[in-house]
Amino acid sequence: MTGNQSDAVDILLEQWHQERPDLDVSPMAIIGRLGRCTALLRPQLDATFAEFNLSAWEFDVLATLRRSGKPFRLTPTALFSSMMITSGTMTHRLQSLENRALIKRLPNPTDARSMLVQLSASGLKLIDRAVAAHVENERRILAPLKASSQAALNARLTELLAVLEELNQQ
Amino acid sequence: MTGNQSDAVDILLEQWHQERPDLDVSPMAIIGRLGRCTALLRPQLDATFAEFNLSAWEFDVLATLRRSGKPFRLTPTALFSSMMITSGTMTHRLQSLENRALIKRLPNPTDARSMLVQLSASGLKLIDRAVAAHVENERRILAPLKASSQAALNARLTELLAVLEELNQQ
DNA sequence: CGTATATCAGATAGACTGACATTC
DNA sequence: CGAATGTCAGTCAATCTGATATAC
Repeated sequence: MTGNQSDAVDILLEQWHQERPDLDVSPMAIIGRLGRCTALLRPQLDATFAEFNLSAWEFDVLATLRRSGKPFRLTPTALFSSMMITSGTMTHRLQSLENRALIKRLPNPTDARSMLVQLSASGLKLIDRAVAAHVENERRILAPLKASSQAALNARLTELLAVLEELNQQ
Repeated sequence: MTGNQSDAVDILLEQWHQERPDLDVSPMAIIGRLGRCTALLRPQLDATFAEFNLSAWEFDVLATLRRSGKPFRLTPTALFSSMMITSGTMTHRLQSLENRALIKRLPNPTDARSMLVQLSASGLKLIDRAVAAHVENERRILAPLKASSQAALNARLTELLAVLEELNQQ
């Protein structure tokens, strides 16, 4: 019979229950599993990025430009604001991507303080292939879950995300 | 009416749908929300750790020793193996915790190659307080979700975790 | 002898801070 | 003038790698 084994988080909960019976550690189940899922997911996703010589953050920048639509241009401020990093970090990222000729930096005609970051032709080609592989990879990872399980998981994560967005903007 | 707003991931899905109608990007919903939940969760958890002058990895090491039970002792190898980090990284972590007198390093009587890392009295006191605050913090974060939602989320994350554990050990 | 344990020095990748010039 | 934009130099915390000594 499968599906009844305890996982790493069950063991952790049991240990805490033994050691600190005064605490109700049940919230650790959700948050512990969330963290562990993310940790196990990372190398699975990175492997696909690596096939395109991309790291996760490189993929993120290129994908953000790509999904913004033609002409695949955003300001550095728009980019770093949507990614929870500082402007200095974004400058560093853009230098690296520009050195690889995946993006170009253009002057912003409507604001001389500002720049426009744009996907280069090769950057566009690369991210279009990488995104297709990435979403296929995600599909492969989730495939063992039944469609109904996936739908339920997505619905519950949507609820949790709403709670967390609320918490983090207050 | 609340609960029908689209979140950041819905917008991302919609952008991809516009730009790449050839791709079925639905797997991005689950994996995107998972990543975003984890990202928003981090500062919420770190804030509580910081109240005890701990970072997340410091909390992890101390909590792992604590929940292993009396006498709160593990070898460095046991510690780094359970945490997906290298031995050199663990050496560095332990030095830092030893400098703060939160742990001690004892010779291992049954194996002279080995060491035993043990919580100090002050380390034990600290982690016992920090764990209580941490689990309370987790409870606060999840509180807006109904008990039935939490149970469903936990059940689905358990399924996903099993899939990911399977993938990562093959 | 070959393997396991822990440590160390050095390198690395990624991020942040604070100062700055420029422009609005 | 005060605020916003992007860049830069310098720093930092955390990690890994590879070499090493010791003991199994």
